[in-house]
Amino acid sequence: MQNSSMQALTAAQKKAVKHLEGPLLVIAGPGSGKTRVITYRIAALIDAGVPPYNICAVTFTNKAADEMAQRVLRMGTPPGAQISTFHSLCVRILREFASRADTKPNFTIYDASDQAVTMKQAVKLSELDTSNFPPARMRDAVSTLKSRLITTSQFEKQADDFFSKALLQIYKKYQKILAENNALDFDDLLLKTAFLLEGSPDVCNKLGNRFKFLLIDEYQDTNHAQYRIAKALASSHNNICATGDPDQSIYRWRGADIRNILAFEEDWPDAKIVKLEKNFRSTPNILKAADNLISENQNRKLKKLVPTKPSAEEVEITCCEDEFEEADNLAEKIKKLAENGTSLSDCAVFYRVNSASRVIEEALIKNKIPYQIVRGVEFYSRKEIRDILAYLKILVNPDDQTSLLRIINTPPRGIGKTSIQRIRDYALNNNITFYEALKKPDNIKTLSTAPRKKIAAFFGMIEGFKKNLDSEIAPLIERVFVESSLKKSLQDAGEEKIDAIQNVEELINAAAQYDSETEKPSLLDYLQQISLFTDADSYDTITNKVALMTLHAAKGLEFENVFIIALEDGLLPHERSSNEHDQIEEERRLFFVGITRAKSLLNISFAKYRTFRGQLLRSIPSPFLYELGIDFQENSSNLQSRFSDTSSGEPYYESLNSTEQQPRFRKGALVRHPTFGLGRVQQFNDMGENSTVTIKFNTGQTKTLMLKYAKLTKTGK
DNA sequence: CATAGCCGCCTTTTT
DNA sequence: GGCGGCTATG
Repeated sequence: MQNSSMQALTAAQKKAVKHLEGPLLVIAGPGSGKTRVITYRIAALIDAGVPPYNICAVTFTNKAADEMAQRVLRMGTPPGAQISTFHSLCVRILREFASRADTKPNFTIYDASDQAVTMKQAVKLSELDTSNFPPARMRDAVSTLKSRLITTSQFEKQADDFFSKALLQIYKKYQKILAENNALDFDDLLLKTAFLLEGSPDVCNKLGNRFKFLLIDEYQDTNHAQYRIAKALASSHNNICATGDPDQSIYRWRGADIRNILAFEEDWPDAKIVKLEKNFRSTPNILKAADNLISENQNRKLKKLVPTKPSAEEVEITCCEDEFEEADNLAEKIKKLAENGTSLSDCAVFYRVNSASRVIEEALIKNKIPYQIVRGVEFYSRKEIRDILAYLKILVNPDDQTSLLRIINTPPRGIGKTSIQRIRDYALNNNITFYEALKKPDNIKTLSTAPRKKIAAFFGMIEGFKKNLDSEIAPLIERVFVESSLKKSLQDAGEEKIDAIQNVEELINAAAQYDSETEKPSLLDYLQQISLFTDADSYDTITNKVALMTLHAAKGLEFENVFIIALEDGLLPHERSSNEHDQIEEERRLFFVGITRAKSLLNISFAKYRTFRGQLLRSIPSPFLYELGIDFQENSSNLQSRFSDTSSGEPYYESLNSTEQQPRFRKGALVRHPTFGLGRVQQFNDMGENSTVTIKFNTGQTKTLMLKYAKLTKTGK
């Protein structure tokens, strides 16, 4: 690397870049250039004579990996370094060492929705009720176990209560189904890799020798499985460099273990620690607000945020009547920015829940402001996309029954439920797979002639697709789309399915891109890559559009102008995270992450009323707003419009009581009902004299009552 | 076997 | 307010 390019770095950054060998931990606040340090380190290593293929950098998202790879190239370094997420790295390792990892290389990767389908089967097979054991919750429970590398046999030892025992059965069945389908879920990718590395010293050595330098970004959000993989990979050479910021840990709910970063020095006793505290991103006002907020977290190590930018505009907190006014306000402000020459790609809107985007979208459309939503897996979870992908998946992995069952009668081709059950029974009795049973439908005596013919035709079609799986993907998808009649069925459905057709066309375009970028395109590789892909990865930073995303998706990004909306109690912090102190702290970190994305302009807004599940509800400003050290008005200009309301000055909820005859009840308030007794308010629906209140009574029952008839009295204070 | 319509369920964040 | 699943009907 040229010295001139090193001059772009601060002294602390240089220190981190230059320390090439041995364990290194970079603790760095937001906007301090930690990703930059990793990028420069890769270049510096190559500069020092390390072959690129000896370098393995792990990022948090595919998008981050892409950007890092490009930056390294732009620094004039030769390509060849492994730069990817943990999951992609694991796919690569598992495919190479499949036999040693007790898998086949052509495994299908199951995403959250496939997992839910599989889990449902597992619950049923365990002869348990899906209402007592909701598949989604069971999926999360199993996922948590797996991310901690707790196998069924290990869990067996600690499962002593009723629920755990049931969970164990479900877990076992779930794994069995996955194995039968030759499928791995996200957690398996990590778990299998971790056990492969720990259980096969020769494989571990081989990989340790290949990846002589391991660099991990966003280390605070690694889970236990990832931690064990990292440890195994670096065990032979100790060349591990991790960067992270405990204050930006926002994935605890997904198994991220903050202890990984806190205990780095114990794991690697001779670790060198570098702290980066200078912030090159945000103005002092923004940093002050961020610092005030995060200081409220008790469970944290003190860290400074030292501004380097000159002072500029104040952080603004806007109070709105409802979500529509909030959206209009926002659109108006962005419009003004654009008129003053700001590029729309410099503007971003963050929210806690995806559903908050809709109203914003509508306002932006109304004001003709182009935008893009950076959403999790929206695109790949569309029905038509999943259908096409299911066709493709069974081409490389015929054991994937989940995909096969999805499309055997999609579009309808006369192979109904009864026929499918008969095929299943036949396969089971003859100890063959479902797909094998389709080969000779005439052998399935329980089937009548019509379905037999249809099955034969279906089987022939699938086999026909199987020619040339190691060539370009785009033409294959096109062929599948047409020959499966999916295209025709969408066309016949008319107007409302036009989007669906366009989505498939978009998929074909993306596949063409893959074809042109990949040296040796293969369907297997394409599918395994795409399974780890999210919409956020295709987020385009160049186009002149406002970016809309969740606070989680905002991690790692930065924008000149940031709008954070819906700062209301129950939304941020989210009500599902309001029970434990730890959860509240994570919500606070989430807000912190959002704030620190802003370079110069930060606008935070909340609404006094918000429609929630179809009902207009009164909302309370987020407690976090009071922690920023910024004065704000709880009134908006046209406050009196729809509801007679607050006189300012008093705390919010109390002022509600004073103006109307009807008493109002805050969520969580303790009340007494003449017949049901004591209970706690779960929800208060403010509809004037028709207000209703939902109360969970101590008897266990939950009731929604009309306020004017229910003779409620407040207890306590 | 396919479809329409109804009911009840859930609804945080995502690699 | 949206979706999956179930049921009744053609």
